[in-house]
Amino acid sequence: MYRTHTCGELNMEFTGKSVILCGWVQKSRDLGGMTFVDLRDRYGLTQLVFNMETNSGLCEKARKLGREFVIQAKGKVRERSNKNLKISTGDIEIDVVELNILNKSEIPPFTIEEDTDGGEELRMKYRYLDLRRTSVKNNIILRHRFAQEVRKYMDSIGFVEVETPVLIKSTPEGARDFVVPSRMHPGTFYALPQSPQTLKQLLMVAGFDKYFQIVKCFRDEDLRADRQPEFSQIDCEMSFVERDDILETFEGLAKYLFKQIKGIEFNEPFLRMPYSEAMEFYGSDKPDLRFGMKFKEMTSIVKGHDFAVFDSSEYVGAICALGCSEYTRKQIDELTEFVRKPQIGAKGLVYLRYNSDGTLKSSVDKFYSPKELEKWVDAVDAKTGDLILILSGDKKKTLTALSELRLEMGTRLGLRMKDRFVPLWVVDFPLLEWDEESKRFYAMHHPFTSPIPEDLHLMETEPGKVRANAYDLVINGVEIGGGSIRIHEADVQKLMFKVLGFSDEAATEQFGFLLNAFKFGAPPHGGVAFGFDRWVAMFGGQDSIRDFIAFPKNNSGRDVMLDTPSTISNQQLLELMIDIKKIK
RNA sequence: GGUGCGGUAGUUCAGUUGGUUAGAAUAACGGCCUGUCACGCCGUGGGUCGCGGGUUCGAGUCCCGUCCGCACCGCCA
Repeated sequence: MYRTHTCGELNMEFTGKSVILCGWVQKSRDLGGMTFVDLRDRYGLTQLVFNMETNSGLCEKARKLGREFVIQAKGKVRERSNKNLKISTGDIEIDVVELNILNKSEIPPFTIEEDTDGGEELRMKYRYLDLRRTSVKNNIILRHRFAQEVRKYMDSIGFVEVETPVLIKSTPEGARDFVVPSRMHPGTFYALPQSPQTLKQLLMVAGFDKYFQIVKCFRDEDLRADRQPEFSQIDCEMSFVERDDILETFEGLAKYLFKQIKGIEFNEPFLRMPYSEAMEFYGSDKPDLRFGMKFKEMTSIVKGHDFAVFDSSEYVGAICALGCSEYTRKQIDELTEFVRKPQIGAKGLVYLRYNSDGTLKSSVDKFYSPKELEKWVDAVDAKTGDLILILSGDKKKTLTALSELRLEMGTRLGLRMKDRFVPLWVVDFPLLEWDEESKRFYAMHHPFTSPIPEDLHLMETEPGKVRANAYDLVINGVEIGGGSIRIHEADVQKLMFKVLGFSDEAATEQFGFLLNAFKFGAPPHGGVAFGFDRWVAMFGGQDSIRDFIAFPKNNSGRDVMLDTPSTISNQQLLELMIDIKKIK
């Protein structure tokens, strides 16, 4: 028997007991007469003691242990004379009588401690060592627990988990596909699923009226801290449901997860907000509602006072930063610089201080009398001590910039607490999005999203105005998931393809399998997919999903540990009939 | 495809206006030490300053190119 206990479970109750522990040497402290060794495994840390007086041979052996050696220690649990309150096993130690080195270790390239000295790249290259660190290990365990709870809840409400294939068909809409060449059919390719969208709809046709799956998805697009080329979704679909059935079902899941994993109970239903409102008042389809700072449109109030910047603007919008009237020149300059960054793209920032003595001071005093400025104060409902920040210009761009400024102010004012969660359903998304470059409409969600019935009549006349029966779950400004009621009637689907500029032939070529299936009694259905990695990362209190994935890719899509993507042999290329030189 | 920041000891970083032998901390190694838990003290070794080119009497430092990393924009139905 290798071990009787783990390094995390022993306490005062075990004193006097003989135990065998296995693990890695975290650190040893050689005091001359005695040596302490911290032994680590997945469960915790236990101190081993070796004493020169009682067993000099064994103590000499312990002195020679290096970091990360794998050892087995037999000994007796005893109470420490000096206790360590920082660890759960800090009351006891093991008086070792036998020590076996199971494997040596080279000196690790970075210290395997909570505050590691290792940089990102090094940690990724030696990810198996990084995973020994408590924080990363706990993230992976959190992910496991999260998955278990999802399965438990979904099973309890009658959902069936079905695995869908990973080698499927490439589709032109949406993200770029990862493709896999077929050896048996040279010149043809499988694609990895961007999501099992069409397959889960086929499962609805098949009669699996409540389906879910925790599933890997693949998108060949550039990465971000919260975006990996392969990631996991909690993919769900239901039949015989309307939008509210879906929202209620998955609000149930969300509440269950909040309770089980974060210990937070939501007694009220989640907020719901139409897309149009989210854009108008927060400049984003995923507003962070942990704080207010709603936009106030100022266009009509500020125009006509010879201030050319505002007079020539399509839209002028303001936010009110509570208690910021004391912001220094330097702080306001920083904000101006912030909104002028190319990623944000505002030309400048107008401010109005509502000083605590009731006076007003703005950057445009030249153009506006105090009386005029008071109208601004009233418009945004500012109180003394507040700071009003105003951006102007093209409407769409200004709303986006104002959204960034709002988030920045929220961060500066400490209003975006990691331990507070405000979930929100954003509903009534537009069905279509006009693309200037290709001069055509694209489905904002995907081409199987159904329009809201009362907007159906606009499909051919004003497609841009049609709202989709689609919804996103947003928590703290992060898009956690989204879905829609799907089209299940052949004529609506035909209309959709027509608006998207798909010929009948192209539609059949790309989606024939689905359209065909819909001929055989497709039930009304809809669903949702949640970003599993993002949700776990949010519960883990972090923005980056990388430390919640055991073996993630780096910024440029490489796995630096496996050193891939990499070339393949000529033999493999030959079998696949791929000539790399031809293309360039 | 673009923007910003970065690349110096095993690791994390400092390195002034271009100027003597490139430093600190930590890790490693050796010695001392019987209650440590960031143990302490003494000592030792450790450098392709990412790579290539240029300017200069002289380049870690300035210029050009390039590679790599991180964050972001585009992109991500």
